Amino acid sequence: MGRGKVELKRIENSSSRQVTFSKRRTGLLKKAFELSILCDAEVALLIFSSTGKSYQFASHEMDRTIAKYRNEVGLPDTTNRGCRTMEFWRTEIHELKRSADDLEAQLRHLSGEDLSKLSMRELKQLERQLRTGIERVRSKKQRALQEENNSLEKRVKLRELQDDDQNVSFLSFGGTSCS
Amino acid sequence: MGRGKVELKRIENSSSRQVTFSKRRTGLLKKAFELSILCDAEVALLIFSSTGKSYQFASHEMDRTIAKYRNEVGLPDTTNRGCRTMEFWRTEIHELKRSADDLEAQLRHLSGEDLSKLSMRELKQLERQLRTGIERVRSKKQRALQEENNSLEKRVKLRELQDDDQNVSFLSFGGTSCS
DNA sequence: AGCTATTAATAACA
DNA sequence: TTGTTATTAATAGCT
Repeated sequence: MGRGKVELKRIENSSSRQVTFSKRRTGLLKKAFELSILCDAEVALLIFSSTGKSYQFASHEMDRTIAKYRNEVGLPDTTNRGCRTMEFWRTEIHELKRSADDLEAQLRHLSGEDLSKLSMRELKQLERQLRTGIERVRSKKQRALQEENNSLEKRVKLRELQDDDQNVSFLSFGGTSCS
Repeated sequence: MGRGKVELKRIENSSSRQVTFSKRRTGLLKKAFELSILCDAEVALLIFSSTGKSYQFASHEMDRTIAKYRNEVGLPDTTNRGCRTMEFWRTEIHELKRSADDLEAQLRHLSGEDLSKLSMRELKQLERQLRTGIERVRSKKQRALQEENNSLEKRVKLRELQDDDQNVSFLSFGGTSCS
């Protein structure tokens, strides 16, 4: 329901994905609420964005609904696997966060944000990078357009040939039937 | 969305309520699924009909999602207490890695690399983004240059004033000293 | 954040 | 319950 159909797969563009998440999350929560009211059902809904933010709806006490679920499914077994040291995880996470922060800063710079701390040299470098990027994107667009054109042209020519054939058969058929 | 609007209140007619429950439940589960796929979100949905029948959807391990919820809300998890922290960290790391990958992909795209899998729409969006970025960088450069100019100008004027002063003192000093 | 063109969901009915 | 269709609701793509 929108300007076009949507394939059921992860939306690659990050900002589109976020916008869609926001809109659909709202819709889903609303529908969960409506179901609980209209049909007198007990509904619990937990949503975590890919960035970890949490949203939820519960028509009744969340814990009660979860408890009901556990009761339905049966309690999960506690299979203890080898746990690494806490220090290992802590380090791992710290490093990941640091590199993520770095990447985010780069992204912001490329989007023209947070430029205040950059030197003139860095600004010039950034502009060069952006120019290169935009040139590549434009050339890619151009090529894609060209390809699309070519395949369209082929299809049109094919269609013309088919039409010619049909005309021929139609004429000969008409000639014999309308005697 | 049907032959008429519907008031948001419990449907009194039992069989209508049943039918509506069945249809809307299906719809809700579908949308929960779609949200999880399209937006790479973690979604858990528990539904109990008024007669007690249970339905559910979980994009990930249901218990993990519930554990995440409990962690958010600040309540201790009642299920396998020992392994939860490790599971929590594992999730955390997985998410961080994924978001780092995502950021790297975005960076490559902004640099005009790895464009082959992008649709025309995505290319256009990318170009817009780059244009915005480059405009901002340029305007920042402009401003920086301007500021530099201004401060330079000030310094020059100050220097001129000082020179005048010095000239005056020099003259008067010279007048007395070079006798 | 809004705005439409479109698609998707679904209320009423069979 | 399942299917059909007239309508309403949700939302995709843009700006």
